[in-house]
Amino acid sequence: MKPINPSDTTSQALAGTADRAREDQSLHDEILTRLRDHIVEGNIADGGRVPERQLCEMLQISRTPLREALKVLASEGLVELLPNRGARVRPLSEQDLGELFDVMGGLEGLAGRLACENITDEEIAEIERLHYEMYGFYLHRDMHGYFHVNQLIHQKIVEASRNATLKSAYANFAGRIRRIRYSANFARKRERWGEAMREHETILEALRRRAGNELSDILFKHLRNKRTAAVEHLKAVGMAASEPA
Amino acid sequence: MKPINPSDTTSQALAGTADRAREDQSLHDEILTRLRDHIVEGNIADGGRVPERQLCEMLQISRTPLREALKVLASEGLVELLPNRGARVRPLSEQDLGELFDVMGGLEGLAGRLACENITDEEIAEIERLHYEMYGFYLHRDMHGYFHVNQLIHQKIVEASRNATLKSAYANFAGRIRRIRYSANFARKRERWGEAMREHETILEALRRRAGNELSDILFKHLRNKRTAAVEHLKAVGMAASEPA
DNA sequence: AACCGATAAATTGTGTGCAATTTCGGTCGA
DNA sequence: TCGACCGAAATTGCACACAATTTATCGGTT
Repeated sequence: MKPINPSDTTSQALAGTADRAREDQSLHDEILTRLRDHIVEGNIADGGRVPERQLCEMLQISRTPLREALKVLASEGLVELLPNRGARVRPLSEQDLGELFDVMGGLEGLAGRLACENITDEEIAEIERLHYEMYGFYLHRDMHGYFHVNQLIHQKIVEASRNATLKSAYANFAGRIRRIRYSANFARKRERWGEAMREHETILEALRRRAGNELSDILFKHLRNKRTAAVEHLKAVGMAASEPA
Repeated sequence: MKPINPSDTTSQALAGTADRAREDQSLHDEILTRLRDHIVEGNIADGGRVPERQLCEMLQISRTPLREALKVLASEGLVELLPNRGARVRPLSEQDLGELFDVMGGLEGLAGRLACENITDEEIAEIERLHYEMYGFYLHRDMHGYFHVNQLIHQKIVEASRNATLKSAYANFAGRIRRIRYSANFARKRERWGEAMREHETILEALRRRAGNELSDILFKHLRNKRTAAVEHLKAVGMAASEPA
């Protein structure tokens, strides 16, 4: 009836499931993606109760497929499923956020290491292009553009790793963090901006030399710095609704 | 009716869900764990069709909770869900296996790096103890004991990282690989045995010095070597039922 | 004899209903 | 006035039922 174009649901945020698996299946992945986006975009408030009924009429479906989707989101770590008490948006504590960033650092480091083994000259050239574009945004103090291209670069590195499993895991964790990104509008991050820009130069340099070990270290430390900035920001700004009790 | 002791289900193999989340919920995590083990232990054969009905009577439950569990296992990457055609055990291609090992390498490297920041002297002493125990098994050519202690050591490093998120992800991927381990009875791996033992000595040495960067590299390369061994083994022994078509 | 189409059986996807547990409101007692 | 206990409403967990799609079987045709 509603065979929803499979390529439409080919967004970046997928679970642990591999790319191959979801090419064909898409009938209810639709609602999974919608629910995930709905939560990631912060429409439900940390720790907020999520009555099934309400979501059912919002998504125009029955409870059965919704519950299946909730179970999956729980396994992805986005929501908590309390027995007989329904689903809550999993509140990200300060510690959770720190852990998440470290894992992202490990995955990006791995991506960089593998990329050095597999990346083509063309891909490096493309990343260089993006790098300079990002530098332009930096000079013009265009934060929005900067962050966009920034994500693109990291994405390119992950793709250059030629590892679909890694790509999946990366997308999963990135999604969890993105939820914070939405509420926390990276405010006075400006002081770290120059530092980040310099780090990106060393990243590009190591990538050019295809120095896997170095790049791995650099990327991890890069995200470690992002982590401190983000955690401090969260501590300062929004600890709102961090504890459900 | 059957309130199944919660602490019983506290096995190591959990999804992306955090530890905290599953302490209380356990009524149907039971069936999730059972299904996962059933598949991981290789009782269903690669790419084999998994009729819901059959599993229902096997687990003594209705289709609804079973399907929920299947969705979760799909998101973990253990099974494939084909639209209107049910669930199949996801066949691990040679490439999948290689990717999986590399991701494990990245995660272990990360674990080692973080462990160097957080590990206590007591924990190092414990790992040293295990190391020598393992060495004993090596000398006695006791492969079973060796592998057991080996896994224990890697587990300890992961725990020393003090990162529950990492621990979850690690458990997830380890589970996927374990499925192969069961069918592929690491046969003529003996030639690599000595090499692996030497690598473990450098691991311990780097851990003692708390040299994060080094340990990270060593652990990745350690798993890279494991990877080549495993892939070659798979290529030689069992490509049975690797392609569903 | 092999291939193709049509019907029948089986299997999956989804909606609904009922039992069980939780949560809320109110009343009683101190 | 505050706390606890009890009952009702709401919500969740599971089983079942029906619609839709796929798979298998059978008959016909080239």
